[in-house]
Amino acid sequence: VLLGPTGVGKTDWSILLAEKIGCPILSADSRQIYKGMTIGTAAPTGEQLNRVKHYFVGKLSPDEYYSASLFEDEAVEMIQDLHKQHDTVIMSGGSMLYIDAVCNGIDEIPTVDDALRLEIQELYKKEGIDPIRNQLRLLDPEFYNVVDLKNPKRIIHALEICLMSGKPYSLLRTNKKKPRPFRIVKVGFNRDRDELYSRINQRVDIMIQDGLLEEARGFYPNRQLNSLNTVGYKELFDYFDGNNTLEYAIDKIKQHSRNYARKQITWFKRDKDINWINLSDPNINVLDTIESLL
RNA sequence: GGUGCCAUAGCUCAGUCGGUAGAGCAACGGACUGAAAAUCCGUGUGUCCCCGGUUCGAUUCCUGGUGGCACCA
Repeated sequence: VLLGPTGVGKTDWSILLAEKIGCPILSADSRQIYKGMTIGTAAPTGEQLNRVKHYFVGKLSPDEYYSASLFEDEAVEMIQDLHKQHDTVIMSGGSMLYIDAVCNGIDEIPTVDDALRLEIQELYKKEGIDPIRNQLRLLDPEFYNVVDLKNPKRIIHALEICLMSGKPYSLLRTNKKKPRPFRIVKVGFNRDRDELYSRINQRVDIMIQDGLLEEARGFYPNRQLNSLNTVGYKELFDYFDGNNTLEYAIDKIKQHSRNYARKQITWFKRDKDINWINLSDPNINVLDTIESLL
């Protein structure tokens, strides 16, 4: 697994590594998985896709439902399949929960049907979080005591699961690590903060040059989709609305990308299995270092 | 050249009837188990422009600078 914050250089290095050891790449990226969001998510280019076989890039329409759990199922199956021909396969990406889902598994929880989801959404819009919180307290006091009571998504989701399954959500949360029939080696890429940030800023400027505006414009009518609640698009949608200038939108894309990178670093920091490589260090031989871990 | 206003956190600014200061944004830190590039939580980081004066004590009041803005020449 090659992981790290956005803009650190995962794509380039994963391709070099894949070419060297002759294996395909599974992308662990909750946004690059959608079709057409190529510039804004810095997805591998056509040229890069031709060099190395990639999976989970541009395979879904932006209006399709997807989740970390679906990724877990599909990716684990795919990895086992690919292992018939390859000793090693690379998973590369920055979506923390997706990587966790494949490496550790996530609990079996029923899929929430649309009607229920809408119903709770309506209740939330009309009456706020309080009635949802209260229902959760009745149905799952145990989870109520540990959940972040200020985080609507968590509370709503827990209630959805309670209603969907007829059981307390906390009963379904085992937090058990699932065994995998393959060995996992995690390599984390990082850079000095200043360098990472200036790479992110530059990359955004390049995205704009490459036509991010046109790409975003094409998605503008579908802006309400979850897949488009994404850095690089949502800021431009605001600009299209006339709420602010293009310059402001670009600054915000840079800023939100930097914030996202920081959040990724925070998440990855607590995973003690990660072998870190600082790409700012000019003396490091990246490919040899990774191969020595395999 | 003259007159007036302003100078406080990275930015925009508030404030202290004299007891060394606080908001928003940014920044930084953290949480995270089926929407995760999502969602949520926490933290003030400061020669209060400079020199001097008054004062037990000055970021605050006063003199003089410096810089910015406005108006008048």
